Amino acid sequence: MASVSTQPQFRYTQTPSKVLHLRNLPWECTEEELIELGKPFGKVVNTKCNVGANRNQAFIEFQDLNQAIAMISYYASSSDPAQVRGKTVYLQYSNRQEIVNNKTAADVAGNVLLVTIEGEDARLVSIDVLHLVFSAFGFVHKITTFEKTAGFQALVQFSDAETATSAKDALDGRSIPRYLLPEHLGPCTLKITYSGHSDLSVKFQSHRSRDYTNPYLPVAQSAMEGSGQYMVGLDGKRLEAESNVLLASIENMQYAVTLDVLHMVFSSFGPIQKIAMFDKNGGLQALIQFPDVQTAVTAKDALEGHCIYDGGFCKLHISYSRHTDLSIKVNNDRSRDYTIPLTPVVNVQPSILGQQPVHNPMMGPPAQQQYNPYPPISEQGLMPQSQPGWGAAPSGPPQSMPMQMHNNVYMPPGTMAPGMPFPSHAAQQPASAMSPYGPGRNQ
DNA sequence: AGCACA
Repeated sequence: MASVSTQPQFRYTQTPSKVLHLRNLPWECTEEELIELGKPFGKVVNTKCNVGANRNQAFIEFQDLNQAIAMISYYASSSDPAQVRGKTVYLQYSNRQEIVNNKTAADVAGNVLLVTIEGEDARLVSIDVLHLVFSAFGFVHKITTFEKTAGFQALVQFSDAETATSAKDALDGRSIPRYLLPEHLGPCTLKITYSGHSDLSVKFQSHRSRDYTNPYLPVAQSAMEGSGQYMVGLDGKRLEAESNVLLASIENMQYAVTLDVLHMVFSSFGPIQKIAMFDKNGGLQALIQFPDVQTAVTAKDALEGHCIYDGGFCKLHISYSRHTDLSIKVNNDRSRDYTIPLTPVVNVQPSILGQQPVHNPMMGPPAQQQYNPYPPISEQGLMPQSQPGWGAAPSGPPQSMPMQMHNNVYMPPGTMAPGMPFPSHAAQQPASAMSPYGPGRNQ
């Protein structure tokens, strides 16, 4: 007899198994809900949820084969489909005969969570924001962050598994509230499992790790280097994928750095399409979009580590953004789309740019630019005619910048970062802390 | 919406 095994895997032709494969499950689906679903048909002896790349599949195993058959045949002829919380669940016999429960660390409730931050801008999420988000559920002892193939991840340590579980249940699959992120970051979604760790080892307070139980822990050099997200270099970590969009952060910003200043500096290397500035950890950052990658590479190589102003002021740190095209919603003093013809009077006068041949790093070999090679923008050179927006910036008195990020670093547990809208007592109210995350499920 | 493994 001819084999029928070449037929597609229609559920009716599959060989029965007491293990059923479920798909299209909602994110929040729990083992309990799977048991509820199967209970009418028999005894569920084992389950496995959060299976698959999207973790929206599961298996349930019945005690007896005919119980599984009962469930399949019921829903095969039922007019209303199997549902979990109103979401239709698709069932079929599994191609395995039993659930192998490799109870991994991710399945065992513990006090440390493994958090994967997903999204284009995931790695721009600061450890402070993570701290804030998770502090809503209880005292966060320690956080470490790292990059793996899975992306940008963090380990978040709570006192106990119960607290960790409440945070996991509330945050898994949700996005970090936009108001906690710089406005130009895309959505950042949290995927959370348990970690096998019970106590993280944090040797330094740094951009990648914090121990909130020990505010006197030494501070890593890398944490002193400004407000960077560019955890490049000092940590030996390189997350550089070349892009036509540069992320510039400005260290030691004693003078105001305006959109026009940035445009002036970066346009030495080619036409600038868009600039978006935003505050990050009390410092200033900007995304600068060139038409092509090569121009951006040139600008980055020439400008990285150099100061806009003499005396070590406004030192630029530049990395590649993961953006390729910035979305500028409005032209103002923080963001501008130079590709729109009707931009209100931007000082992109070519004549001015053309007047600074000496200042164009492209003109000289970067090789010999070892020591602060980026020509400081002199007051004279930068202030031709009347230029709106420039005002008193370069020549004015150094402003005391609210570089409070470091205070933040040493802040005792439970304290609130200045300007953060999250209530510090939210720890007692996990329910209210959930609201900002909204429905956030199913896409 | 189509089969798991830290």
